[in-house]
Order: sequence, then C-alpha cells, then structure tokens
Amino acid sequence: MTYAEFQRQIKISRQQICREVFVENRDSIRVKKENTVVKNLERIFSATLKISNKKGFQAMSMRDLGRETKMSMGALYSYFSSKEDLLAMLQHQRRTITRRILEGSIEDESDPAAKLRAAILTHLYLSEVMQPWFYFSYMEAKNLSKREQELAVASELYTEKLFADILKQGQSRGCFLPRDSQLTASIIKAMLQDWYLKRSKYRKRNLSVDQYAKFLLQFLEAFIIGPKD
Amino acid sequence: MTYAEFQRQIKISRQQICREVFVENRDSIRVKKENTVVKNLERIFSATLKISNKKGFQAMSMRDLGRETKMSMGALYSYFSSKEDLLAMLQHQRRTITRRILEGSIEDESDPAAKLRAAILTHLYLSEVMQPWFYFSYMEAKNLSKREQELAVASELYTEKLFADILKQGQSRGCFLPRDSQLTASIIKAMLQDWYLKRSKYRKRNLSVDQYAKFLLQFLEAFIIGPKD
DNA sequence: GTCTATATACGGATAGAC
DNA sequence: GTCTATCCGTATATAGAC
Repeated sequence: MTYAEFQRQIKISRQQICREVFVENRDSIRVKKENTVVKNLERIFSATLKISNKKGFQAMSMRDLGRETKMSMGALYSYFSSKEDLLAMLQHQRRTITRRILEGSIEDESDPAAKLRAAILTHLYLSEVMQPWFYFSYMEAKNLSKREQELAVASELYTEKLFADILKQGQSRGCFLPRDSQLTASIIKAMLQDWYLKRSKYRKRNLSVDQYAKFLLQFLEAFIIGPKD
Repeated sequence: MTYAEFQRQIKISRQQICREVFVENRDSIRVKKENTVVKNLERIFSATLKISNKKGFQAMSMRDLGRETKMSMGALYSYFSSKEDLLAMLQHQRRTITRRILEGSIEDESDPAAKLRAAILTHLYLSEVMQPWFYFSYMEAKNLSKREQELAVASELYTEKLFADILKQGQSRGCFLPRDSQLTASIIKAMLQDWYLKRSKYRKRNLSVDQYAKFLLQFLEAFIIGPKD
C-alpha cells in the first residue's frame, strides 16, 4: 500500500470528523442545525490546531481563536462549554479515529509480517493525513485533566500493545527472531512519532512519507527478521 | 561504560550548572553574592522544572514558583528579568552542557563503531542525569522567542549531524553497511529522545538506562553492521 | 537581599440585544 | 445563531519599605 492508495481507501475528511463530533456532543453544543455546526467546528478545530501548534494551547487566548475563525467569543462558546472542553474534544477524536483505523488495517491480514507492515504503514499514513492533530495530541497531553490524561496514557499503551502482540505472534510462529516484544514495540512507536513530531524537518529535506515508511520497515526488519539474502 | 561509571566520570552537579549560569548572567542578576545566587538559582531551576513538567511553563504562574521555592516574587525577579528570560536560561544551559559533554565523549575514540557507541551511551546517560531539563527543553521549545527557537533547531541538527558524521566515517572505512546516514541519525535521535520523554513509562517497567542502552545498540547494530555471527 | 503592596493588562466566561 | 459589552479573577512586573 502506498500513501496515495491509503488516501483513496479511507476518507477521513475533516468534515466527517466534525460530523461525528457533533453527533457525540449534541447535548453540549447549543447550535442545532447540523450543517452550521459541521462548518463551524471545522473552522474552530483547524484554527485551534494552527494557533496551538505554533505557540501552545494555554497561550492561545479565546480572542486569538475568535480572530482566526472570524467568530465572536459568544459564538465560539455555543460549540463548547469551556476551553478545556475544546481540548478534550480534540484529544478524544484523535484517539477514536486512530483506534478504529488501526484495528481495521490489521483485521484482513493473517501473516504476522504482513500484519506488522500494515499496522505501521497505516499508523504512519494516518498521522500524515492528520499531522496537526497528532502533534497537538502529543504536545498538549500534560495539559489535560487527570481523567483525560489517564485516557491518553491508556491510548498510548493500547497502540504499543497492538504492535507487541503482532511481534509475539510472529515469534511464536517462527517468522520473527526472539526479541523483547514490548521494547521493540516501544521503539516502533518512537519512530512513528518522530515522523509527525518533526514533520517540518523532514519536509525541508523533501522526504516523502513513503520514503520514511520504507526506511523504517527496513530498519525494523533487519532487527526482527535478519538480513534479506 | 556503564551509567554508574558515567556518573563517576563527570560531575554535572546542579550546583556547578548554577554557578555557570551566574557567571554568564552577572549583568542581569541583581544579587551579587555568588553563594546566595547559586543556592537560589538551584531552587528556582528545580522548582521551575518540577512545576512546568507537570503542567507546562505557560501555565506555571510566578506565584506558583514563589510557593515552590519559598521565595517572594520580588526576590525571584532579582534573578531574571522576565519569565521568558528564565525559560531561555534553562534552554541555553541544556544546550551548552549537551554539546560539551557529547564532544568530549567521542574525542578519545578513533574506531567508528566505538565512537558511535560512546556518543549514544553518553547522550543517553546525560539525558538520564538531567531528565527534567531534557524533557522541559523538548516540550517548551515552541514557546521560545524566534531567535531562541532557531538556536533550538540548530542544536537538534547539530546533534544529528554528529551522529551522521560518525556513520559516514564508518561507511567509508567499510565497518558499517551502506545506509542513509542522515535518516539513520534521525532515528537514533528519536530513540534517544523516547527515553527521556517517556521516562515514567520505562520507570514503571523497571527498565534501567543500561538495559535500554543495550537494547538500542543491539537494534541499531543489526541494521548498520548486520548479524553478529 | 528580601518582603509586601500594587499598577496594569489580559484571561475566560456570560448576559442580553438583535 | 451571532454579536457586543462587561464581569471578575488572575497574570506579570515593579516600587518602595525594611
């Protein structure tokens, strides 16, 4: 699978995400016309990510957000009940989509090596489509409420376990070398995260997500499978 | 070299760091008695790291800092001219120490493989001794002034280049396999960063820095050297 | 050198008009 | 649904006493 294919396969349009947020938060969103909500949530989310990823969510004032979205503060507060609420929405949405897409990507594969490649490629491609969300989610995790922080940690561990389980399965079937599966999974996560955390560095070097994916897999497979020849 | 040996070899005591900060900032620090300054800077830095790493530097108020250090706001402002100044001090100090220690670690080695191991181990051990500083430096980079941000990026690229140069040298001498040296260096950095960014995860698993180092090197060498046998 | 008190600005959030 | 005006708390930074 290439990135282009991935994009064709799953449409995670910003619009669709906002539609889901609306459905999930019908109660706390005062505005009731779906199309209006979707349109405005899109503006709010994209503006929040843009400002926060430049100077941090705490440093973003509601007045900043109003300027960027061209909405008044009164209007903004029709879509969430507090600034913290906005933060939680973004985090929740990122987690939900990741889990859904990632699980979908591996359910068709039975061979551990293929499964592992699918999971890694999917995660990488997803983080490319939603780079600002992923960056935001990582950098702002510690500003969440205690409850939300626990969810963020659980999500991180969930993904790690997903990789670790594939590795273990591969080892028991003899297609992977015996390696510490949890540590290997941790390193995989670290490599995946580097792509979206240092996105601008890689952009400057004209490195495509496919090139990064290829390199990452080559690096990993040298360790868990051994030399090709 | 083990972590215990590293600790013995270089003493990066908090005190010594604060003494250096004092010397470099004589002009902007109003208090003139060296011992007083060193003692208080130590309290200020450690409190800043403690609070900021929990809830972010922006969210830390000067009143928070006063409570934690048991100093009044008036006293605090004798040691720096603004909150931003305090941030810059911490960043600058982290960069300086890293560069110094890292360069020192590789100057004695001539064999590329040994040099690479030394650089990786040193970086890992240093980030262990100064974990709060490294975490802070990474997470708060985007809150710096434009000028300071450029310095932070330059520092990141400097370290990466240091690794890339060792890799290139090893390749030209035939002791490393031909791999993309820049990308490999990026991945090395990502793995090193994961250790101090997810320190609490690894602590919960009772993984020591030496175990992580061993694993990291094993992983890397499978790629750039090939199987041991 | 350190303290308390305060100047001044800006933050999040809401009320009520349209 | 959206806007403007405003409440009220808290932020950084400093002045001046001790």
